[in-house]
Formats: sequence, structure tokens, C-alpha cells
Amino acid sequence: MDLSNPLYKNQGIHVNIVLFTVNNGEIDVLLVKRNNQPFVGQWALPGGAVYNNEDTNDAMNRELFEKTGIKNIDAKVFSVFGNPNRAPQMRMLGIGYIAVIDKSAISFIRKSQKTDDADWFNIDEIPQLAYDHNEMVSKALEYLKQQVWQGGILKTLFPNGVTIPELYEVYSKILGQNLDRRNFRKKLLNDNILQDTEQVVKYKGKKSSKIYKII
Amino acid sequence: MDLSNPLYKNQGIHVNIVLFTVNNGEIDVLLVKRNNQPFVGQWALPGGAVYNNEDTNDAMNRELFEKTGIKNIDAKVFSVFGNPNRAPQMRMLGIGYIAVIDKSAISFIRKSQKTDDADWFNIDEIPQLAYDHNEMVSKALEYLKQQVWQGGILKTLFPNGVTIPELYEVYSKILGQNLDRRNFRKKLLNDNILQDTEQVVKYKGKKSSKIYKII
DNA sequence: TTTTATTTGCGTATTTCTTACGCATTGCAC
DNA sequence: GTGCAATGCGTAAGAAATACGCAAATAAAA
Repeated sequence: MDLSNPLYKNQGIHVNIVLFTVNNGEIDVLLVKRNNQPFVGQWALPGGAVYNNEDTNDAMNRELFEKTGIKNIDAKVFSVFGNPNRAPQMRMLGIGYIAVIDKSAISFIRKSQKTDDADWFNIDEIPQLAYDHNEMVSKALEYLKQQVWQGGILKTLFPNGVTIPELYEVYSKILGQNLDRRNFRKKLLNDNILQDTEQVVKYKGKKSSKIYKII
Repeated sequence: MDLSNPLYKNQGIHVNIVLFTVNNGEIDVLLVKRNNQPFVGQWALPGGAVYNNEDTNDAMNRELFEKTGIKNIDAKVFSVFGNPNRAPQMRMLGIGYIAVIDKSAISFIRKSQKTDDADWFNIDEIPQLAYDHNEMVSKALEYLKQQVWQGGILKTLFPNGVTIPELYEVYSKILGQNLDRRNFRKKLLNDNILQDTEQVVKYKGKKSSKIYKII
């Protein structure tokens, strides 16, 4: 590679994270409001440019922390966005990360110097976003649907235990269809990913239900 | 992003393709011999640096063509290699592409100005490669194993039709285990991905077998 | 207070998919 | 010819997915 060739100049790398959470059976995505050029004032996915001495995973966590105060997320790459014109100033390669976390485990979302606002948005009410971030969100959701049964990606969602009815809501919402509650329970218990904690929880208007830990 | 900040300077993007083919029931990977710095004289995956006005998919096909003469491969990103020190000169982000093609559909492999040699290597006899390309190959193979049953990735392997015994060899080799020939046939026919062509083919030493098209 | 509706949780029957394996036929090697 | 491996069809047992009945808990409506 000839470093003096202008064809190789002015390329950057963007990392962005589509951070999902589940709230009352609704799927939310974390967005931040941009306060600098380009796309000032528009909502966007948390993320930013990677330093030249920085691993992309580290960059993703650094940008997430800087813009929202959230630390150490174990996210996975779900896609790469390689269109050279996806950013206006210069070529920015886009790396899309995805994770699902427990919102209540985050004490607060920090609105840093770098953002005017940060908040969770229902997946059905996402505004027009900066860059190609709307496309990123929909691709991430597709990926989530494919991955939801083969585990892993939901482990961090309920660090303090979960009931089967709660999991039922999450799966139904992600997959966009109503599963049979009785067969859903059977499959989960059969898959040996739930550990009985001997505890129960009682929500208003419902029967009390057992709390499990996801292994 | 502050373009004058040295933290953002000297970043490049590498695309590399792990191009698999199947030969006599063996899995081969296409490698090229480097003839310029760094790693002169060492074998490597086809690929190279992305131009700043170029889509990454286009860059992958351009580099593949320049170095081997192979055109228009429909490859998928299987992983991103984001370690900032994976290339010696400067930070090069690595994008790993994967595809499986029919070797016989390629008239010849061109040894261009840019490479001293280009050849297929059996997956069990891959030499020490440039950069982190050995890791790329093994990650691509993992990805291939995961994806082999849910179709798509093998479609281009047999453009002129295929027999079930031929597919049996491919699947067995990729998955690294001997499947039951009779159940393998049943599953393929049941999955409705094979279209009977009413033709048969006869290989020396074997019974004649039906030719199917993969849909 | 009684009734009604909803939710959790367990059980059972049916169907579909996977796995194991028997066997006739073809074709090469000897 | 005999022997052996490959193709291709079939059947049976086992595992997994699906459909649905039903009892107990609970809250809200009558």
C-alpha cells in the first residue's frame, strides 16, 4: 500500500452500537442527540470514530461511555456498512455492534458534553436518524430475530433473575408473533438454560411466578 | 471528528476473501504469494486496501480480480478484525469475506503483476500466512460450519447441477463427520432445495446418479 | 360476596423431524 | 462368476415441536 497515494487518504472508521433493552414487553433502543456537525440536533446511535491505536471493540465501549456513561458492554458485530458515501465529510467505514442489556442495571444515562440528550426509544417510534443509522437499527433487529433462540445475546438482560412470563414477553416482542405460553415454558425448561432460584415474585394483577437464572 | 487530530490519521481498511472450493471431497482455499512489502514472499489471502471512494464489496472484488483474475464473487462478511496492530506499517482494519465457488467454473487463476503466485491449498495444509490470515481462515471455516445447513452459501458451488453423493462429500468434509448417506439424501430431498433435472451422470467405479439443481 | 377474566403452571395427545438401519440394484475389481 | 462399495428406496423407533385441556391464583367487575 502506497501511503502517498491520495486514493488511500482520508478514510476513517466509525463504530456504532445498537443497544436494545426491554421495557414492559416493549423493545427500546438507546439513542443520543448530536450536538456537533454533521447532523447537529438529530438523533443517532451512540458511537463515533475509532482512534488509530485502538481496537474497534474498545472504541465501541469508549464511545458508548463518553456519550451515555454506560460501561463495558459485551457487544457483537452484526454487520459492516461499506458504502463510501455514507458519511458526508469523508469516507467513514461503519461497523455495527449489537447488544441487549437490562435497563434497570444502568443507574443513569449521562448526557455528556458530547451529546445534547440521550434516551431510550421504542423500536416502533424511532425518528429520522443521522447517517444510515435507521438502516443499522433495522438490520440489527433482523440479526436479533435470527439469534434469539440460539442464546447468548439475551444473557445480560436479566442479571437478577427472570420469570418465564417475562421471558415470554421478550421473545414474543422480538419475534413479532404470539407463541403458545405453555409450549414456550416447556421449551425453555427443556433447553436447560434456566436455573431455579427457589424464589418467587408477585406482580400486581398476576399470579406469583418463579424466578430463574439464565445460565 | 477533528481531521487535524493525529489520533485519526493513518488508518486504512483491508478487505480479504477466504474463497473456498471443493475438490475431490477436499476443501481448498485460494491463496496468493505476496511480492511486495510487507511479508514479501509469504502466502496470504487475496485482498488489499480499500480506496477511499470505493464500496468495500467492490474493493473485495477488485482486489480478488487484480490478484487472481476471478470476477464478481458474491461473498459475505463473516468477521471484522479490529486489532490496531494487526498490520505492521499502520492501522489497517480487516474485513473478512467468505464465499464458496465451483473451481471448474474458473478458467484459470491469473498470476498478476501484483502476485508472484496464486494457488489452491488444502485446508489441512495451509502454510504460515501473512498478517493474521491464518486466524481469518479458521474463523471463516467456523462460520462455514455454522451456515452450511441453512443454505445460500453453497449455491454457487455447483452451477451446472449436482448429485446427492457429491453434496454428501462436501457436507461431510465441511462438518468433519460422516453423516448417514441415506438420511442425508432424505433430508436434502425433504428440504425442497433440489430440483430434479431428469439427467443422470456416471462416474467411473460408481453407480450412475441423478443430477439436481440447487434452488 | 359471587362471578368473570386473566395468568401461571402442569399434563397429554398429535404431528413432524431426526436417527438408525435393512435391503435391492448397479457397476467395478478380481 | 464372486466380492465389494455406491446409489437409492423403505421402514421403525426416538426426539422435538405443536396443539390444546385444565386446575389454582389473583384481581377486577357484577
